[in-house]
Parts: sequence; structure tokens; C-alpha cells
Amino acid sequence: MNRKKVREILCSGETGAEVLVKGWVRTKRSSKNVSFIALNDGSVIHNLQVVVDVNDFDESLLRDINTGAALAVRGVLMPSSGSGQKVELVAREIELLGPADPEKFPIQPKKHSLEFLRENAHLRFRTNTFGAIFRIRHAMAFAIHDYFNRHGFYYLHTPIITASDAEGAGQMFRVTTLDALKPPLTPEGNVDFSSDFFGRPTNLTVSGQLEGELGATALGEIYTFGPTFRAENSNTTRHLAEFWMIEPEMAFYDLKDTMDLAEDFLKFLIRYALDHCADDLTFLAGRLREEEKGKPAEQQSMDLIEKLKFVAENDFERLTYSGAVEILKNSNHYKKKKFQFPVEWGVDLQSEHERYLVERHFKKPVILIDYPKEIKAFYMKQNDDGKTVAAMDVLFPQIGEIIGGSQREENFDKLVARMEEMHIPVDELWWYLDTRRFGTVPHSGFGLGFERFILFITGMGNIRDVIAFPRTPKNAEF
RNA sequence: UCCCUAGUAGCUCAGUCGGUUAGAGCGGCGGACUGUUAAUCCGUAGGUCGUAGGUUCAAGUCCUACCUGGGGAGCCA
Repeated sequence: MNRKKVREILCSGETGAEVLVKGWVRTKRSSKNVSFIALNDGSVIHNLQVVVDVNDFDESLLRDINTGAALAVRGVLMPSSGSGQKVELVAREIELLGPADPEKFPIQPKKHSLEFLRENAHLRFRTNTFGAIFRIRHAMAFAIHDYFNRHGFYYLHTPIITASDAEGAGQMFRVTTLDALKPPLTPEGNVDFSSDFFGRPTNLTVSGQLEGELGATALGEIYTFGPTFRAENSNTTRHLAEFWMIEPEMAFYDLKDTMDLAEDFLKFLIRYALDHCADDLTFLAGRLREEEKGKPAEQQSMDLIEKLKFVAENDFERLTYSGAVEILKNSNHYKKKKFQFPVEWGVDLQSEHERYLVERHFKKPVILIDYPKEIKAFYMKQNDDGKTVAAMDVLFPQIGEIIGGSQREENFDKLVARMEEMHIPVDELWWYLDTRRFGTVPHSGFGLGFERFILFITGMGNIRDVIAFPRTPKNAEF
């Protein structure tokens, strides 16, 4: 018999047919003659109610049907006489595919703390919350490819292992096959990387951007979507050592084109989630409401779905770094000395400043551009004022910087001069500079932190809860 | 890495000023129950109080160090 997914059954709502369903038990409720099993197969957040006449089944079988057990149930779909659901499955045959010892299975039909579930990350998919998160995560990954494909971008697979450590994006993970205890040494006593696998030191990538630019200056528009690694000792709700990043890179785009793309892209993704993940979003919105019940009214955030609609329907605020500094300096917050860190032109904005702009001043996403060149990367286009670069950060409420991007410096001489100023090894990046030597063009790109975006969409507060198996300092379990 | 904070039953937590035998709800188990919705009701088992030292007649409670979790900061996506 054809197996049906719970999603299919609940969507169609048809009754009368005999079907086969397979899934995991969420709860079982029993009385003298009848048992109700809430069965979930991951296809939707909702469970299928299986009705069991206890007189028709072996007592020991029924005893083994506990939370967590896997079942195959054959039965007839009937209109439900209970109020919680329209359709239910009246069981004729039940096969216990895999029991779950109720004394040992950690996931109970009750509210668990996110910390506890994090320690049981291998089983947390079996909860409503994480089922919803990972279905949404999938939908967003799919929508990203969909968006770029529709807009003529090519998906470029940039390398995970890189020999360049010159990107200036922080600490990297070394990739080596050398014996960590007894590495071969040079006559001077240093580690001899010439006998390593690649004949030179190599690391895990911190960004696919530089290679992305090589693709964009031939294919026109490309994007990367892959894992990214930072060996920073960051312990926050917004950082991972291994995360996924989307990096589009576009030939012939200036900064304005890039802002337009970033805004349209984010809004498309949000609308996609609203259109395709309604059940899961509704659940997460309710979860969030529940979580915030205890908080004072002014600390409560907007309803999740309202927030998503608001961002999808309103223009992002665009202003320069200099303009932002002005606003901050003129704010009452500043005058009352409520900022912990100083606000001064030339100094990078702190989290508190970004949050003030986004959450209190504009109350919507903000795109900041034209940052002082001293606080930005070497490859960013130098503006005519000689002081700023054509950089762009998209700031979201709660999350902060969700996108960082820029127009790239396409002028060979200016780029090399800046690299030398910043002590970036020019000869190691000969291949990157070749794009400026041969047929150089204005071009731009940005990076979107996938997990940070999923945080925003799901309303979750900790980045470790939107990736299946988080990698953070001192944590590589599973 | 820095600052703050927490660690007591499978889970979530209470445990007063240091004082006798360590408490609850949920979950588990046993039973009851005419269709339940995280069912309900009755009963029951379950603890090296994070680890190691120290103070004290006496430590879950106070002190020190370490480990682990959480929050914030920095760095950034």
C-alpha cells in the first residue's frame, strides 16, 4: 500500500480511504477502551491523530508505544469526533518499527529549555520548535537559489580550502596532514610546510569573495552559498566557528545597484517564508509570544509575523556613516550620556549605536554606507573624498549586521597602494590583481550570514539554535 | 578573551540566618477512567546538591580554584 505523508493527509482532508502512515510518536493518551497516538513524520508541524481500539491490539504492543517510538500504521481516515483535528486515522494494523525506552528517551511531551535541547541536538529535530526551524531553514536555502537563478546569477562553488591567509577576516583554521606532535622542521627549526599535503600552509576559507570576484568578472553575476570558517574565540548568540554564507558578486554594479539588490533579495526571502512556511511561522510566533509573556511591555518585540510583513513591505532606511554619527550625536540618548562607548567620526560604530539607530531611531532596517576607509577592508572602492569607501552594511533589529558588502576597488594602482598601506601581501594575491590588470570593470558584492538571517525569520535568539550542529569554541559534539 | 550569572531527581525549579531524615510540578512506573488533545484522578520509585580543596561543632547554603552552561562586550556574517 502507498505510504502517505501526514502533510498530504491533513492538507486534503479527505476521509474514507485506507492509508499507510509512518512516523514517530509524540504523545499517547489512553483510557479504558481507546488510545490516541499523536504521530508526526516531519512533513508538517501538525500531528496525525491515530485512534486505537485497545481491544483489537496486543497489550504488549500498546505498552511499547511511547513518546519517541517509530510506528507504521495502516488504517482508515475518518472525520474526527474530537475538536482538535478534522481527520484522524482509525488503526487496523500497527507495526512497531523502533521502540524508545521511556525511561531513557530524553524528549518528553513538555516544554524543554533550549539549553537542554542544545545538549541533545541529535534528538531536538523531534520537537515542534526545531522541526519548524529546520523546515524554514530548508525553504530559505531553496528560495536563495530560486532568487538568484531567476535573476541570471550563476552558483559558483568557491574552494573550502585556501592557501591565502591574506583576506583579513580574522583567525583561520589550519588544514594540514602533518604530524601535530612531530612536524618536519626546516634547518632553522620552523615547521616545514613544503612537505605538507599542498606544499604550503593552507586554511579553511573565511570568505569566497576573492574567488567570487574572479567569476563575476567573466560570468557577470555569480553567488556562492557554502560553509565558512572563523577560528575566532567568539562566545555570543550571533557567532559560529562554522557557518553558511551567501556571497553574490556582480560585474557592472555600483553601490546603489548593490543596495537595491540586497533589499530586494531580503524582501523576496521574507515573502517566500510568509507564503510557504505559514504553519511553522505561526507556531514560532506563538512560542515567542509565550516566551515574552513575563517581560515588561516595552521590552516585548513585535509579533513575529507582523515583524516579517513590516520589513517586507517598507523601504529600508539608507544613510551614510557620517549621517549616522550626526544622528547619534544629536540624540537625547547621547546627550544623557547613555552610550557606553564614544561616538566619533572615524571610530567604528558599536553594537549599542547600531541598535539605537535601527531599534529606536528609525525602527526599521537600515543600510549604512560610505564608512571611513580606516575601519574597512582593503578591497573596498575608495570614494573621491579620500576619506571614505563605498561600503554598505545592512543592519537588522536584534541581529545587527546581517549583510556586509561594498563596491570593489577596480583601479589597479589604487588597490595596490591600499594593500601596501595595510600590509596585505601583494604578490600572494597576484591572481586577484589580474582581474584589475585585464579588463577591469566596476563591480560589487556582499555577504549575507545565513544563520543570522534564519534568526531573524524564526525569531530565535541564539544562533546555535538555527544550525543543526553548532560549532563554537569548546563545542564540536555530534 | 573580558565582565556578570547559574550548576540540587530524567526535565523545570524551590530550598529562609549555616542546624535534624532534601522539596514541588512535569516526566517514568502501577492503577482508575465512556473520545483524548502536553488528557484527568489516585498511588509509587527516583538525589555523590558540577568537581576538588578550605572555614566550621555542623555546609546544598560561606570562601578559593577549576569545569560546564547561559547572558552581555569585543571581533564579525
